[in-house]
Amino acid sequence: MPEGHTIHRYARDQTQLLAGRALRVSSPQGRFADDADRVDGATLESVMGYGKHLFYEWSTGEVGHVHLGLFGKYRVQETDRSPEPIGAVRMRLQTEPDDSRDTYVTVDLSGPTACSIDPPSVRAEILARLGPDPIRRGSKPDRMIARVTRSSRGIGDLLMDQSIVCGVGNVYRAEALFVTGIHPLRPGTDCDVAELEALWATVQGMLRQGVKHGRIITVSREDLGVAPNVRIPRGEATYAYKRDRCLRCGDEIRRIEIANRTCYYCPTDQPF
DNA sequence: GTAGTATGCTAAG
DNA sequence: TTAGCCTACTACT
Repeated sequence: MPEGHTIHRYARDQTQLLAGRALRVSSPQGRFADDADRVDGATLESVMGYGKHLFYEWSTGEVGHVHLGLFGKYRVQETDRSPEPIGAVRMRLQTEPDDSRDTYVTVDLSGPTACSIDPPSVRAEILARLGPDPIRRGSKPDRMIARVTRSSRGIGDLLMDQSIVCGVGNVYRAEALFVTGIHPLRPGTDCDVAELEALWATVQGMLRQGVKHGRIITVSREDLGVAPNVRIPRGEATYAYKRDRCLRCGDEIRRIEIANRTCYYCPTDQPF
């Protein structure tokens, strides 16, 4: 699940559900217990997404940091009673019933790579090493383009580098390069500015659509041949990613390992 | 039951 | 460059 769109979606939803309220913070699984104690009962001011990182601002002045890694997931429940944790819940955020609601809102986090309560300086350090996040309002491609055009590394490698542009993962890498018609092994120095501007706009559009839909859909309904009100099936929502054949031209999709992950591309639509 | 897979990243060698 | 880590879900036996 988690590329940048997932993180921003969580930030939006959890701000809506939890911000401005005093929360019970705990760690049913135990590994977050000491940190949880420090903010238990504090008010959550806001939840902010940046790239693949989530930051929780607490009224204590401390900042919660969550990175989902490959496996991290949230489960949100609204229930009459406090629910039993399902699976290995590292962090639980829970409202108390009050005048405006008579139910518990419970947000359970399992499987994250990072989950901690830190001074604000830790967030500053993390943000300092991230490239621009196309989902965020006012973000600009300048820094990304400058880095890419100076690098001999392949664009498929550069796109996964969170210090160059953040929030892009393996699915959006494949899909954005497909839509812009760029071969993933093309060196950054061989990409021109107009192409990279188009790539930025594509990535930005895809990620923002992802936030809106709550899932990755990069294909147009026309290309897929699906009516407007029909749900796009799982495995059908991409042009090249995890496909055997290119949705556009039918050519065989190639798979190569780039930056530790399988990169999918169409040799016909993405010439070197 | 068991194996295999996954949209990530870091630290060790 | 590789191993390791974090967990849930699916497709098989």
